[in-house]
Amino acid sequence: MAGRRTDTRERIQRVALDLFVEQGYEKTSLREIAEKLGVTKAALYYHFRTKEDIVHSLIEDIGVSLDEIVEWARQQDDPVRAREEVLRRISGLIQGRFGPIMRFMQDNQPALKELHAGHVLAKRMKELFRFMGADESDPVAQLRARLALVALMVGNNPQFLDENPTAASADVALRVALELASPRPGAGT
Amino acid sequence: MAGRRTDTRERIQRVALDLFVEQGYEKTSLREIAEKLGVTKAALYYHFRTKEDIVHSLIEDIGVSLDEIVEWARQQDDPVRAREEVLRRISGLIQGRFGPIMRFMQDNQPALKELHAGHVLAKRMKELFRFMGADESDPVAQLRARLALVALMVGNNPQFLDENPTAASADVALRVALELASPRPGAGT
DNA sequence: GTCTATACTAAGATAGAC
DNA sequence: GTCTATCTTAGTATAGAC
Repeated sequence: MAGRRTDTRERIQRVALDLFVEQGYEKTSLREIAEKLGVTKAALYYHFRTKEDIVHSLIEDIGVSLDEIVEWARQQDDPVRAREEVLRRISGLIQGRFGPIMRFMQDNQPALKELHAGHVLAKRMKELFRFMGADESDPVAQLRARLALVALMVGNNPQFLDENPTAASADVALRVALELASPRPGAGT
Repeated sequence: MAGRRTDTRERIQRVALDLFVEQGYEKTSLREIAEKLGVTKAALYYHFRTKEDIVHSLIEDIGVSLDEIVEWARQQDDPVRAREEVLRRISGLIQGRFGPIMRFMQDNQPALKELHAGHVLAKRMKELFRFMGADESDPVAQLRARLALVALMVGNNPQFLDENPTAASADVALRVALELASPRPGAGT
């Protein structure tokens, strides 16, 4: 944000995100991050006030993006098309630079819940889930619509796949998601 | 297992599981568990050798159940029916006494991965996911089949719902799961 | 079977030198 | 901007009395 610059701040963010994704937020100590960077803990504290601050800087941008999507979705009046477009946009975020962060969010909610920034983010996600099912009165259809969003996350998480996520797996996930979100041709209610 | 009996051991398990589900494994300290029980930390150590041991005792039974399901599934030769039955059985576990434990597992994999018992459990789950998609050559159909399993977990997790999980939401989840796992009538490949 | 007291470790964080 | 040194707090775990 300011003027100085030696890219250390960004290196910290990169290394921290790697470790957070790999072994979880709580299991990752500042000592570990510092060692991997070849600096001391104190150096980290020059760039970030707290450990929480590092996370905050990591999820800041995606928070804004999600917010925009939620806002946009609210203003649409064709719910089916809106849902589809939401899925496409979220998929775009995942395939863009936010894939690892999304995985981090998904795997570490207990930790994130305790952090202010994480709490806000969780609320956004909850709004998104609510939006996805909002126009369905049938509970089955509602869960199906919400599951569409989950599909995108599953397609981005090696825990559920045979291999690491790729552009291909993200694409497959989007297909499944759109299918789930679209109205059933011959279904009940 | 032995003879003495003052049910303290079971009370520890109950309180620990409550706190683990509520605030996560890492965030829950032994001091906290002890306080809520009205005993001291040392008392916990009489009943369990370590914190990890408490978790181990909690997930022991469900590990056996999952193992049985995986074994059974392997021996079937009608893949469609086998998948359906797997879903029904998992749903049964969730609706039975394992609901909270399942949620705990789902929310705390980064922590569980580090524990031996959790690591074993994660492998079982991975085998289940692989089994669900094993007979599908089309990647889309494969992800759909795996998502069936996820649907059951989503139906058991308030994070994705409007309210706390109930028998009704579990039933809805099972419907959606079975639908996802059954072959498409008019689909490609 | 449970408690008091305490050891040990590692975490996050700060002060002040360079 | 990074270091050394240190503080504080909290965690898991143990020894030994009751």
